[in-house]
Amino acid sequence: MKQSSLAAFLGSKAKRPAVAAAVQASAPQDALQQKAESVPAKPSPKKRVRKSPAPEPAKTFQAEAGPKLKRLRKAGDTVQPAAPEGIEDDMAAAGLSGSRSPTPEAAPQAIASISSTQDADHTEAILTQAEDQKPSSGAVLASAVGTDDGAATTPSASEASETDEDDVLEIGEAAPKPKTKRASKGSKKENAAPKHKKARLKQGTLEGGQLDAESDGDGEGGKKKNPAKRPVLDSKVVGVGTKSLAEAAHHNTFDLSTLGTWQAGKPVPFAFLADAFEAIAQESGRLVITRLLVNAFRTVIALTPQDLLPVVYLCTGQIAPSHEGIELGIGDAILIKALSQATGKSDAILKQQLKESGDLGIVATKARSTQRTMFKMSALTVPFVFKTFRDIASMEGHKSQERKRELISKLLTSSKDNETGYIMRALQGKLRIGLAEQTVLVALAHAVLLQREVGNAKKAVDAGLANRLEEASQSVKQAYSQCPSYDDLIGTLLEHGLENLKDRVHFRAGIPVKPMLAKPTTGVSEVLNKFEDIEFTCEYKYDGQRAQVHLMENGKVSIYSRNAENDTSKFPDVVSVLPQLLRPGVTSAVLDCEVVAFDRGTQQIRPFQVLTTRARKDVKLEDVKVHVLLFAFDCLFLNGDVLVEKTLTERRKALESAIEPRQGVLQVATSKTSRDLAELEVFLDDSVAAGTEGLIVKTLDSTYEPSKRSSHWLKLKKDYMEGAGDTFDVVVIGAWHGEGKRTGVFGAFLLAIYDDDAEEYQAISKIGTGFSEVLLKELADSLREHIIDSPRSYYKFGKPEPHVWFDAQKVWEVKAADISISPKHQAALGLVEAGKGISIRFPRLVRVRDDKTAEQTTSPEQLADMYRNQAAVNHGKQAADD
DNA sequence: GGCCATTGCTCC
DNA sequence: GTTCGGC
DNA sequence: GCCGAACGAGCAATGGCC
Repeated sequence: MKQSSLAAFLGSKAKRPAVAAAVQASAPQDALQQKAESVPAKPSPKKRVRKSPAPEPAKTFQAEAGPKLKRLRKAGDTVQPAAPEGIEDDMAAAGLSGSRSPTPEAAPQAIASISSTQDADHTEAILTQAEDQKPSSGAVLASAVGTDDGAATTPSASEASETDEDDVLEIGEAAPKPKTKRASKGSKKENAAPKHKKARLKQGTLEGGQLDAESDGDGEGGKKKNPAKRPVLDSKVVGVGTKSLAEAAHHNTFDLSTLGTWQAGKPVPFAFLADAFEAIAQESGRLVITRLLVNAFRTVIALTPQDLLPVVYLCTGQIAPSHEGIELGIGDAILIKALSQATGKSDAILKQQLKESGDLGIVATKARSTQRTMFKMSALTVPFVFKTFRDIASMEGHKSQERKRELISKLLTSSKDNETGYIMRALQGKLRIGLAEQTVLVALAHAVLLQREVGNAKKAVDAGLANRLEEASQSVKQAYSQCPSYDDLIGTLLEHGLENLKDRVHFRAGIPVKPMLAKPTTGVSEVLNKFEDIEFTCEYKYDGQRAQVHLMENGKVSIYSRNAENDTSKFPDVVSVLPQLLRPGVTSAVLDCEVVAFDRGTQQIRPFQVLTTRARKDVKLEDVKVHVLLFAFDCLFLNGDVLVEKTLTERRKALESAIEPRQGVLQVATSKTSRDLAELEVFLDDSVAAGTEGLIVKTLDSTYEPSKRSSHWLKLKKDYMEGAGDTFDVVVIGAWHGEGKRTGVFGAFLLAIYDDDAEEYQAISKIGTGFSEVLLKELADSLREHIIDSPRSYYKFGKPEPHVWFDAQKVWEVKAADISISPKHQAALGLVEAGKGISIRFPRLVRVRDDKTAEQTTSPEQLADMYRNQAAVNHGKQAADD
């Protein structure tokens, strides 16, 4: 039987005793479950005792491990499924025993019931897997927390149980916080958890080489376990730092025999992926996370390369390239219903648990762990899970929600241990384990390079390796930026490796490029600082939506949104007119544009809010009501030539040569090249007066860097500047419980203004950004005393309603980019438009104002005046009045 | 057919 | 879209 | 500086329900 220790994910050669997987799904949740069900929603002031059940943002499902885990880890000296004594009982208690090791006789039915799509091979694999190959999540724990002498480095049993039994849990504290550093606070309990964390990190160092160990040049974790000497790092390698070099040294510790938990050619067990996620969730350093993922990818490449694509998709929370428009079409509401169907627990209870735990994954894990399964289920495989996701995405029409729910429910009942939570999170499209696209691309590059160069063998790491790894990352990132499709990228990587990747996966007309983005800056002086000796130019930042227009040689036109969604059918007007605006001899082009709403009568740009009222799908030319004007500002492709690696100066020339601008239809963005501070400030004011959001400042010699929020483009908006932009004084009247890293504190607040005449508080906006973690914690505490059971009769608000209502007391100053007419919020109701209130765009907290009373907020009249003075509105209005 | 909740998309 | 925080 | 993960308003489309 294979050692299935996932310590190997970390590159450690040490074989680690694995703890039975049931550990994590069974025992700990029982405790948690109890708590969850006996505890009302937090932060209720009355419930000082036991107010916050499962507060730490559990990035991993391991966080729930309680005292039993400790015990089991001690006992778990053998590799499962030969479960050590004691575990069986726990599993039985959790209703999981039946699902652990399906017997060959019992399983086929279950498999058949799951899917008719899995072939015989898969079925067989499922069975063997389930019997003896299931890597255990416990092993992950062992790898990250426990050790041979685990007792010394893991939280003591007493500590753990103390946490468990403590009646006065502070918000956010029962479980060790996996990732972010906890808000500093001095309570006794608060101290316990960091200790745990520290211990874990320390162990991590021993395991696989933690960052600090690497950077100091010698703390190499492998000291004991990994005697392989780090290569000399002083060689002259271009473009890579010591960290990368040190990191490269880890790659010869990859051990397929430890990681490969299934037979070559068989489908990748979903459990393998879940365990990899679990391992990643416990880390916060990017290098370590990347290495974990690299090792997982290498294993897949070595054993079942055809599953690499679904593995990668599941890692990114995607199910298809965005331009293909394939979407799951499910959200929390359907997921909760599916979970309810799968577990028999009521929606209400599950919703309540979501409020408390802040994570549907945890809710699902918990719900499953106490569930008794009727059948022995076959183990899930990655291709099966992925195919089910695609099936869900393909459903539409009558009863489609019910059918989706059915599939999800089946997935959930087929999942076990840590799989459940990750299925749930994958369906939500956010794994929240500190892993996203950029990291996946790097890991992919490394994995392919290493498998090609070294294969499964261990090889001394030469000094050039770090360099080649870095080059590989760049090349893969570039390829993906220019052709954002994992289908293309991975197909090519598997077939040809990294060689000539640039020539195989590259820009193609008809496939959207990741758009180049700009960074926020706080003022003209910051711009001048950043671009001290560099030539730059400024363009108006129009308030519309990004559009990448592809004009192809065959005459076809495609339009993509900023997120690479295909928006072609939304803009039939653009599709029909644009080919006429190409200069003679132009056969193909890709233009980067901003689309704004445009009033043809008055020849004026209209506000963003007008643009959003356009129909979205299958629009017919004759049905277009809101006309648009395109401001082109870049040209990425012209007559068969890819221009992204040309300078902006050259691309602008190409743009000019490509199109024949037409007033009110297609124009080139207004720009100015100057480095005079005063002149720039005037240009900025002009831009605002013209109804735009401000300026985009660009260096002239820079290439087009897709998807990077590059410092070659800077965003200059009035509302970024200190003392400029609209601010409002508002009072807090409600709040919502936070999710994820905001579990245990409020995640968002409902703000209101006071109407003196009506003597009422009118909701103006929700707010959820601008808060430090410390402040959120303080607010959770300080607002508690203002909680009221139900909203005052003199509160006017829309839906959805907050989880918690407050007595109007606390006044905050908030900033916003714009004021909008709101169908939802009640502020200044009817003052600017009958039956409608006012809200604000991009609200964020500036500061708490202890010097103001609840009745000293911005007034409805002030708000209405501000709206009427708003440049964009005024601009349109003036025009309309002509 | 109208109303509602949900979802995904735009601002990124 | 804005912002915070870890590395 | 990069990356990820919290959170905003508000629109149209979708599907369920009456």
